[in-house]
Amino acid sequence: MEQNYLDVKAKFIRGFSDKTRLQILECIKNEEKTVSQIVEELQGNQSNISQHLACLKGCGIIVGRQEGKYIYYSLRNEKIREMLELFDEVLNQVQTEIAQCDSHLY
Amino acid sequence: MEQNYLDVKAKFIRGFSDKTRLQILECIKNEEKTVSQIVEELQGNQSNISQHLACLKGCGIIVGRQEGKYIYYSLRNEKIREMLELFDEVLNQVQTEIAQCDSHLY
DNA sequence: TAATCATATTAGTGAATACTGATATGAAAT
DNA sequence: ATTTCATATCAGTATTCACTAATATGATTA
Repeated sequence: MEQNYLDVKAKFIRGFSDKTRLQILECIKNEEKTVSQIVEELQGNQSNISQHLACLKGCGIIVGRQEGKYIYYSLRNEKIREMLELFDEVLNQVQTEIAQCDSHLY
Repeated sequence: MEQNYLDVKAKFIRGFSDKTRLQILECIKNEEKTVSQIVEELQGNQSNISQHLACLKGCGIIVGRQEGKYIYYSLRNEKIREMLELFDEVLNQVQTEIAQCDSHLY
């Protein structure tokens, strides 16, 4: 396993590891949206959202398509959607396991 | 989508988003290992590795099992292994797409 | 019981990252 | 051509995070 590959992989995954970015991804999960739509839906700061979009784009997680003065962002591909779903699945399973484990303490 | 859930989800994913932690996960992917085995294989600092193990454990990604003075760490379950594999799969696909896209510039 | 070994925790530091407000770019409308 | 609108970028600050060295805990061995 190359040292460098793990750096790239870590950076890629870090794209998903922030609340605001997860909100953005949820927001555009099913349909492309413009920056202003996203800003409004998340009640966020334009600059902040824009920077997170740049991050997600840089990680290869989303793509942007310009149409006039608007830029529409969407998930890069189906695999990304699968990832998002697997996150939920795995997290739920883990939380269930932990909950069961906790209950043994009583 | 609850605000709080996204925080938990982000924290969970952040567990995977560091090179050292990815190295640890690779290291114990196929068999449980003790802390000292991991430290040696990664040529790492004991304190540092220990803190990363605590992080991974706190995220619910790995579990530890004590046997005498040793603690054996392993992936929590099969789903986690699946996640690791999906990361590679998706990242490779993204990189391929980006490479193809770049080639259009010439 | 004392010494040793494996692991965890703490404190301190530096680097990376998220956020905000202000400004810049570039496209569309007037 | 000027103004307006959508988005990006920049500069500064605060927070989070990874790392190291030192110390603590807790189990085993002598």
